[in-house]
Order: sequence, then structure tokens, then C-alpha cells
Amino acid sequence: MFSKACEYGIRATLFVAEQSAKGKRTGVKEIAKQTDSPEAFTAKILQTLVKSQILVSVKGPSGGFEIDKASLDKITLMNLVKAIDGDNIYNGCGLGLKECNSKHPCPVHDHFVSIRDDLKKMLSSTTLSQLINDLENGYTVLKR
Amino acid sequence: MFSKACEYGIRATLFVAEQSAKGKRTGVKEIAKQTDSPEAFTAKILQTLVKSQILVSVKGPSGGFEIDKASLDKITLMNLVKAIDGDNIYNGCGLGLKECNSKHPCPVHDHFVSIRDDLKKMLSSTTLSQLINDLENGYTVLKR
DNA sequence: AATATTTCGGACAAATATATCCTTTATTAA
DNA sequence: TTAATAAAGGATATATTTGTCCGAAATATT
Ligand code: FES
Ligand code: FES
Repeated sequence: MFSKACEYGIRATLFVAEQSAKGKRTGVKEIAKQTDSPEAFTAKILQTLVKSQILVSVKGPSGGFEIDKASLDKITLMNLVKAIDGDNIYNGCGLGLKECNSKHPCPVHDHFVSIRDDLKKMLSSTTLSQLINDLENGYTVLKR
Repeated sequence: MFSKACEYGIRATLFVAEQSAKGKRTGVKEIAKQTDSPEAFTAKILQTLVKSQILVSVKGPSGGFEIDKASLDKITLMNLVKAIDGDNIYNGCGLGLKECNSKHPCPVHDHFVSIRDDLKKMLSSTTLSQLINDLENGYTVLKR
């Protein structure tokens, strides 16, 4: 469904979000550890999220990554997925035709579009603050 | 969503199904042409579909690929996707955790599972015969 | 100012997915 | 029986994704 980069990216962002809600800033070492992700690869993904203005980074001692508290309920899963995987999953044809076109649909179009739209709706309406609540009280986990 | 191999495989199978419904057998050259897919790669995918007993192949002159008419409404999109991409898309965790577990869910689990289940339901209930009807009357297309 | 820490950026490496080519095998038709 | 045809299977090539490494730049602490 999502690329590895996107999976790591979402997990990392959620961890950073949780820490930011507590006023803490975290470095890539800790982020990788807590999300069970490869450290150097995670660092790369964090870089792209900074460029996409989803995360804020601070260099030097006591530096790391954080998220502006005010944006915790502005940033959605859609923002993350678009920044890392692009938007093919939302707009692309399920059978890989050059474009999805309901005037000249592929054989799965009518079956597929409603599911794709549900996914789109879910991702674009789910904010970080919604998700970190269950993380904080231990109902959800970022690694096994 | 699906791999290129799976996209090509579904398109190829639908074309073969359409031809089989008319009593025609088709070779890989024609299949690749009509589905706008790379020929040699398509040949490989057709091989795996034959091994998965979804297609039947016949060697030699006037040989090619076909589908038993009786199985046209038994074979589902799920059968194709499982044969080519495996079943991670049905059972795997949306965030890439080792397993999807509703007792210890990842942060997106509760949001994600219903969509994944809708996809599963759609794929497992959609048969080839359902799809080739709209192909034959020109409502749907296999290439642009 | 010097040093330690941490992200940034680029180059590089490995693994996987995508794609091609060529020889062998089976089958049909002449 | 011979020749032609088409899939099977293996080897190889290319592209993309995944992942690592290291020096440079920035910043906080001493
Ligand atoms: S045309 Fe294929 S999903 Fe819309
Ligand atoms: S645990 Fe992640 S989707 Fe179920």
C-alpha cells in the first residue's frame, strides 16, 4: 500500500508529534529506536519532511526534530503520504493506465474508485493530534 | 497499490478472458499489444498465472493462452492479486509493523482496517465474467 | 574560542522490481 | 519426418527502492 519510506515516515512523525505534545524535542537516534526503523534511512525521510514543512529541525547539542504544537491538528496523514509517496495512490488508475478517467474507465474503475475515495477521505481527515491520544494512553503502538 | 506485474497481469488476464469467452486463444504478442504492456515481462507474468492454474497455456502453432469458460465466474480479482503480489495487502499492517494485530493496534489500525476490508471484499467478490461484459460492449478499456 | 553534538547533503552500496534475451521443449502443420 | 511456431525457463540487464557512510554546516555548552 505505502512504501517503506512512507511507513517509517508516518511512524517517525507520530513519535515526534507525541514528544512535541509533551514539549520534548527528539533526535533521529531515539526516533529510529522507538519506531524500530533503520536510523540512516529514517534520517533521510525526516529531511524530506522538514523540507515539506511538516517537521522542524534544530541542529547542534539538544537539537533534534519537533512539530509546532499549533499544527498538530492541522497536519493530516494525507500531508505525510503526499510528501513521501506522492499522490498516485489518490489519483492513479488501479490498473496502471496513464490516467484514471471515468469517461473511459478501466475494467476495475467503478469497483475501485469508491474504495480509493474512502482511503483519501480517511487520510485527509485524520490529524496527528487525533492519533497521538491513543498513543499516549498506550492503546496503540509504534513497534512490536 | 498494486505492483506493475500485478497491473499487467490483471489486464492480460482480462484480455485472455474476453477472448476465451469468444472461444479464441491468444498468444503473448497479441496480449501485450492489446494491453499496452512489455511483451517479455508479460510472458513471465503469464507463466506464473499458468502455474497458479488461473490460465491454461498451449505450446506450438496456434497455441497461446486461454481460460476455461466454466471458471470465468469462479476466478476473482483476489485470485489474481494473491498469485502475483501475495496477500500482504489484505493482512499486512498499514504502517508496516510485523503483523496487524487488533489487540495491540498501530495508530492507523482502526482507521485503516475497514478500508482494507472493503478492498478485500471487492476483490474477492469480483469475477472475471463480471468484468468482461463491460469490456465487450466497449464501456471499459484495457489501454489508452 | 574550542569542543561536542546534531542535522544536512552527497556519494555510495545492496536489495528488489522491472524488463529483455536466448536456448530448450512441446506441439502443430506441411 | 521435417519445419515452423509458441510457451517455458534460465541468464542477464536496467531501474528503482531501500539502506549506509561520511564530511560539512550549524549550534549549544564549556
Ligand atoms: S480508470 Fe482505472 S481506476 Fe479509474
Ligand atoms: S496493526 Fe497496523 S493496520 Fe492493523
